[in-house]
Amino acid sequence: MSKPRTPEEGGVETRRRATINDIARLAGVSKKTVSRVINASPFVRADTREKIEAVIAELGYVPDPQARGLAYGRAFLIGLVYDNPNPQYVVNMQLGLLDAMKGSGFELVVHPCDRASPTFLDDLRGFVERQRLFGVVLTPSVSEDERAAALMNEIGCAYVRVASVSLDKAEHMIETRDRLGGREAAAHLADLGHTRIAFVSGPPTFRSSHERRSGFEEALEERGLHLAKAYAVEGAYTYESGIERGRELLSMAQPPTAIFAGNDEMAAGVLQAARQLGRRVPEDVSVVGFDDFQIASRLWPTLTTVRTPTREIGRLAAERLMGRDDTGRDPKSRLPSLVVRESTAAPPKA
Amino acid sequence: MSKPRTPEEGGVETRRRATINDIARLAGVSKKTVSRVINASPFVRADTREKIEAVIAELGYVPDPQARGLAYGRAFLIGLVYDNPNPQYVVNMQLGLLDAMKGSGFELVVHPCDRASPTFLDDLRGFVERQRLFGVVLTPSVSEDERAAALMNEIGCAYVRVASVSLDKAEHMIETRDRLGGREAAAHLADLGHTRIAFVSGPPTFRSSHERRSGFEEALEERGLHLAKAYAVEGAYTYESGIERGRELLSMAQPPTAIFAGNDEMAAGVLQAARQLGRRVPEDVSVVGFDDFQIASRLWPTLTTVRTPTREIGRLAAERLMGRDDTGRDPKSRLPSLVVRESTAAPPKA
DNA sequence: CTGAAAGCGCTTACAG
DNA sequence: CTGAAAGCGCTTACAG
Repeated sequence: MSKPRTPEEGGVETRRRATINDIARLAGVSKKTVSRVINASPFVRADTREKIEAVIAELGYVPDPQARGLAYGRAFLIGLVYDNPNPQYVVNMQLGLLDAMKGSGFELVVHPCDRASPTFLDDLRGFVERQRLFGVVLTPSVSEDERAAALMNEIGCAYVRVASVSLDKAEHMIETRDRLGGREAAAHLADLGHTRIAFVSGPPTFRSSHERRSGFEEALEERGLHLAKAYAVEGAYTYESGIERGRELLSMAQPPTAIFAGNDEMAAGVLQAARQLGRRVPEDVSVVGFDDFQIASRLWPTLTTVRTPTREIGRLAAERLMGRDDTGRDPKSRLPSLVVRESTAAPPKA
Repeated sequence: MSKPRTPEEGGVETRRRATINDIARLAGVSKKTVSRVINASPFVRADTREKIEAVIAELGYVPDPQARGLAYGRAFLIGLVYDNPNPQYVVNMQLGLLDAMKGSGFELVVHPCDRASPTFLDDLRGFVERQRLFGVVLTPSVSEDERAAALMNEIGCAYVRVASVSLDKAEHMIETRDRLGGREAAAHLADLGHTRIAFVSGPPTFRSSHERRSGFEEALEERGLHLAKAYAVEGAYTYESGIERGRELLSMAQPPTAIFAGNDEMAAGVLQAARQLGRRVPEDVSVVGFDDFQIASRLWPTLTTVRTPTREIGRLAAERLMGRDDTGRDPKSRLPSLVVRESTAAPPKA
């Protein structure tokens, strides 16, 4: 353990960190006025403000978040609550949140959790209350848990829910609109000429499973196509379930010529199943995924998939929490979009 | 934004959170004595302690980390500083740190960074100083940057460096001993009967590149084998570099019958190169990776690789920082170990 | 638009 | 072993 060095033994850089009192004294004002400047209060005369800002810049003063938090009754910390098992999702979300928090004085604390745990809600409450978090970002599938949202309301903690569809007041929601991604997948496969099209859904406990499917089905119908009952099967968003369902679909008497998997993991499983059954992708069967995580471009063939802009979504979520305006941003950047790679082609000639 | 509810409008659960003063009053002692109990000071009579602990338990009192931090001069936050681009590594490390921090009152704040950025050191200093972090965990490759360690020493912040080999005083080091993993890979390939064995290293700027290689080479030599100059090539720990180097190695007049890639990403690239050149794995060529990240079991064939116990390493790092004893734990659990899957077999009959 | 007072909930010396 | 005082660096009412 590194022993903090005392001023006496210190190196060159031992000058005590400036406090609000130093700034007030040097600027010839009260600390309350300095506080107003820090907190961007409009009730400060322009010249007073400038003088104070000059001193702040000169001393490189940064208010102590610890002290600020204590007086303010709330820490300058934003919590990320997640249970998504995909590391790529988690890291992208963190990066997006940090993008927005950069230079804001806020810091990001992380809280992985398990909704199935009996202590799930108590742990969450402890996390938020103990640190008096400024706010939390809930991501799927925790974001879809009404108990978690109710808890945030009960303890008066600001929160934003990231989910595929609206589940709460607009101010609490960032919608990823997975339905649109499902539509894009359908359009792509229909355009290629497929008619025998299958869908492997995620588990029914995830909203995204439904959204991705209904967007897909809806867009097929609009093109005069139909998702046959036998071709709509239920997976679990896992690689293994992709193998299983893929094997079943491809072993049918009349197998589909295209399979839309609810996420990349399952798509990877479907590719594996095709390989095991000696089917070529995309010559015999086309495969589309959802997410565009790293695996998509590592697979063979590389995977056509629907990209979800997770980092951008994270940025929006943090801005919302910090009360920053998040309008005026290109709304397209936060929508799912199709990435065409090698795993899709026209259906085989019958 | 959720408006914090005031006591007046509150629900059932609005009782004010207990403070140290409440505990002191109810236990009939001074708050200083309560403070001693909170901080596990030995200078409290057993019966006094018990009485106080009873009151604490009854009110569900949790000391405010914010206030504690302000008085203590240091926040109860541990920072994770990383630049490893692999999400699986980052998430596993976070989980390990949190395993150890659970129930400790500490919280984890994350700081991704870029060593090549001109503001790298200033950003890091800002991160640590602004929040007065209790301590930080540095992971590769930041952990190998002497400037970062020097900065921590200068500002008196406790730190632990996770690296493949010792680079600092023992108290600051958690060694992952990648060299041993290299040895295991060599032993496995030698046992299978390979003699024409190649190695694709990571970039020379990573210590792990050297450690993995020298362990590998050393164990080969011990078995009377030799890593030929032409078979030792330099990659960049990326999928693309794995494809390139794999293609080159397999296009040689006398290609190797086994390739040890410095990490799973590059191994995935080597598999891809083999496929492109029409070589079967493992019939024509065996491939071994390093890390055992998720991709290893998703590849086809599934990848024989060296598992690194990242989560366990994270746990150790956090315990070290919090001043907890980390001996008495099975030391084997923190060592790299070989996982044999489908990508390795005996060399083809000449 | 600005300030003096009180307080946020703890801990660190300093006494005893 | 225990406590009264002072202070950590800010902000919230409350005045003016």
